[in-house]
Amino acid sequence: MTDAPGSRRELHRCFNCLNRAQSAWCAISGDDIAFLDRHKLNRLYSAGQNIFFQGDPCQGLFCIESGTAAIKKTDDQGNEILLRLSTGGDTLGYRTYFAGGHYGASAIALEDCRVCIIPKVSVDALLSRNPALALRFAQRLASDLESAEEHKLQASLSVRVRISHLLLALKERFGVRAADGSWFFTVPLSRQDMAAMVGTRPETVIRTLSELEADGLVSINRRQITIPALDPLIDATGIEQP
Amino acid sequence: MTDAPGSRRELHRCFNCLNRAQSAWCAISGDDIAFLDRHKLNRLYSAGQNIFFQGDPCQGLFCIESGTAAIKKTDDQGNEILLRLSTGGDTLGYRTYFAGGHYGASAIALEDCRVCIIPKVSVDALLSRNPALALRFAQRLASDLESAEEHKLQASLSVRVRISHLLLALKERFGVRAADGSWFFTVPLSRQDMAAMVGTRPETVIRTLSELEADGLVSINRRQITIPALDPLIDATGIEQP
DNA sequence: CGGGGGTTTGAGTCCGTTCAAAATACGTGG
DNA sequence: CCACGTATTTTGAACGGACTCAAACCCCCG
Repeated sequence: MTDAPGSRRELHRCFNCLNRAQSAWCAISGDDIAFLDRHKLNRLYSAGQNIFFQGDPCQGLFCIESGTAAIKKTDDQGNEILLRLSTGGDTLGYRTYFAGGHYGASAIALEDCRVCIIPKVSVDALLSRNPALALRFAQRLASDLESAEEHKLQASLSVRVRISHLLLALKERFGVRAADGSWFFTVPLSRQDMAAMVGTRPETVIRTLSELEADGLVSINRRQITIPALDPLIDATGIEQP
Repeated sequence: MTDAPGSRRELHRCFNCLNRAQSAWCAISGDDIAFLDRHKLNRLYSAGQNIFFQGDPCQGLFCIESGTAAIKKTDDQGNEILLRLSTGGDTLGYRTYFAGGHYGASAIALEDCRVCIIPKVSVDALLSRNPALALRFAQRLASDLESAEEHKLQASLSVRVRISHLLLALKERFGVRAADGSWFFTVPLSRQDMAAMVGTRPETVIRTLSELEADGLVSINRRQITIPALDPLIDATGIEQP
């Protein structure tokens, strides 16, 4: 049952997981980490695969070790929105775990993703023996709710402002800062995805993006984005003059 | 320190609170209810008064005993949205309690409201000695997040659909069903408030409302609303034919 | 090299906004 | 109880941003 150091399984031990410090799990004890290790599954999802499906019953929690996933929600008329992106260290599925019922959205791997799956019963066990964990997830849920409500307020703003916001948010997650202060990143998103993130259509995303490019705020090539300077783009998210 | 039965203070004891069964507090023990009773404050807010302000630091939790309050969020450009209505039995302020920081929205009494205020430190104490309570609030937060995400999907629908949804939701909360199957209610909301709930302008609300009235789906007189039959209105929230 | 999906551009239309004015309800003081 | 002033509600007309539909373009991959 013990793995040789450096073996494949050894690499995917929660204890070694670099993401643990910033995840919701940072507070649990050594014993519980061992428990987690015994009961979790580790899976690889290739780009395009579903990690879970909207409408499925809750299977447990999903902890992303590496890769990027999109959380997408669809209604019966076929409208689709992209609620958020999840990357390494993010835990998925806890909303449904706590509220009960079925997943309200699907998780889809945008790149190859390595994911740990923690079965529902194991989460139950961890939670009952570790009250601080519930508090930790309550904080997480509260902060998700905060950004959801923040997002609602932005819905009334113009597409240009919303896309500027999006670019700055993507920069936070994927961007690298060059020596001259400019930012560069590659997004794992199609135009359709970006449209679903800001609540508009792909055509409008394109038009707005090239408009921003024409104004010199960003430079765009396929999925590669450069922001030469932050301030002008931040200004674009502010007051719009008539 | 003991109050005569029937005294004013006696009437506002948590133990007697009719809302307790359906509130987040339903699970706590008798001792803890007594604790709650000793440490809570009971206040009356008249219509128009703020219960708390967006930007204020978290003072604790607010438990509405009677009356209706609006949770409103404003950005620095002056845009205002009405996130939700809270009525008797609802607890307010727990999002901020768990996430920390400052209130992300204001709570404003739309009618006279009687409210219990539970100071932060008392909530801390209750939570630490009662792990099930944290779980209870996690469920609440998860369910709030669910409806927030559900609401996001609706943002892309037409105003007519969104207002039809709103009317049906208001019916759930305020409506009374007549013998002939029709529903009647008075909303504590101005047109401005309704506009802020569906993310549009008062003028558009009015036009849509009178459009629905012309189609015989509802009948409206100031703040009094009659829904003669539910089904046609439910249909109006569904697929729109081109 | 030849599909095929994603991307880009174009033109027309419509829904909702904006600005403005009229009508109606409401509170206040005479 | 009525007159008045103010705020809210309602109606009107014009504008504009984003959507729709459609065609052209361009990568990527077989």
